[in-house]
Amino acid sequence: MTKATKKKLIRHEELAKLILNQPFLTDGQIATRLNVSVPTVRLDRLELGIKEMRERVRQVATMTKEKVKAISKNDIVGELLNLELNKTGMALFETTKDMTFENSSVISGQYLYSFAESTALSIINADVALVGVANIKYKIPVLANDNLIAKAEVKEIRLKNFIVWVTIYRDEIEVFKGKFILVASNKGENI
Amino acid sequence: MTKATKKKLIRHEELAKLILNQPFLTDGQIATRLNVSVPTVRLDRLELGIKEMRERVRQVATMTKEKVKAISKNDIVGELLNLELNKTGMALFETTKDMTFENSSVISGQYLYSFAESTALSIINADVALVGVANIKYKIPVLANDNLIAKAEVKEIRLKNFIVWVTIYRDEIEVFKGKFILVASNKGENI
DNA sequence: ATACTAATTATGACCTGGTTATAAAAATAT
DNA sequence: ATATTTTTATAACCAGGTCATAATTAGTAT
Repeated sequence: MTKATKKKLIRHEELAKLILNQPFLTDGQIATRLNVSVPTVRLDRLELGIKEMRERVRQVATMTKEKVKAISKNDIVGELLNLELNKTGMALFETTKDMTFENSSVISGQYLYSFAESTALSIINADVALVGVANIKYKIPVLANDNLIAKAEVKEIRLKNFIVWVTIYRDEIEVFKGKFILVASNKGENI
Repeated sequence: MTKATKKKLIRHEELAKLILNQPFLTDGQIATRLNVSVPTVRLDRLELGIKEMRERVRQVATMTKEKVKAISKNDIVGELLNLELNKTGMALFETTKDMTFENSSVISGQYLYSFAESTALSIINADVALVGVANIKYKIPVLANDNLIAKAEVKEIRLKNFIVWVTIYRDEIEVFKGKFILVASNKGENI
């Protein structure tokens, strides 16, 4: 590989990183930061398939708009597998860096709890209200980008009363276990 | 008020609503939707202080970017009041419609849990890990726009072990109660 | 040193989605 | 019928691009 080509490749990397961190820079701003001319930046963008600034702004605007909805809905049951209504169910969930404590890669407990709770609720078809939880154990810290599987099992049904156990696994290893007490409820009815 | 002015005011309202729902429309698109010329749309925007489309896209992009961070950080301890380290603490939190179950105004349990958990963690200064939770009771359904107060109290300290009780109130009424078991942990150390 | 090649820079025509200013046309009020 | 708004039209200009076509510079091989 020639020296010039190497220089170009390095610049391409810098360009990609720069735009990843600051997506809203114009070609002019990029040019001064990389100490090259504007046409060079355009050529580089073309070669790397990077869209113009206005398009990038647009993308961020529409993407994060959806993301806000998704996150605030806390749609934590990724995929429901193998559902046997009122008996058992399984769900998948992948952790992300957003869910970690600051300065650490350990996932905050609330995400595991939320995953377990929503899995527990989803195997009961009826309108149910959550009235109690007991015996939650966080056995092993979960990290970002872990793939989790929740297994929920209905242990008891008594009239309007459901006892559901949920266990969360990472690679066959138990990382969380909790018991949820649900009560069938007509909409709006107080418990 | 003249007839023309009334027509204009109505159009202004329509314009404002249109842009609120679809912020990325160009003046041309707006013009056809409102059945007026492009210059009229520009004048209207000027009078209403509405920025051009590209600026609006930019705003949404930067705003929601921050919002995603805020939400995903799950900054659920709104305000910490009255903190006595390792003894007691109080926190405020207001529920929003985003947190309700579908087709209902009842807040999903995970938000109460998260509020309680983060309050429990914040009154312990040290690096702590959550290892267990017990006896959670959801006593009364919480609705959107309720103002909640969490009171956390350390009940026991044993070497590296903390037992924290958290009660959440809405208007002096208990709506949630839970016991958290925390363990002091050096960063990254397994439990 | 010379010629060759790849990379960089320059240049100009054109595009979208605007701003700003000015004037003409249409509608409305008196 | 005249005066006043409101709406349109028009033209000059701007940012931040695309696209195509050179000219220049740098690096390499001989």
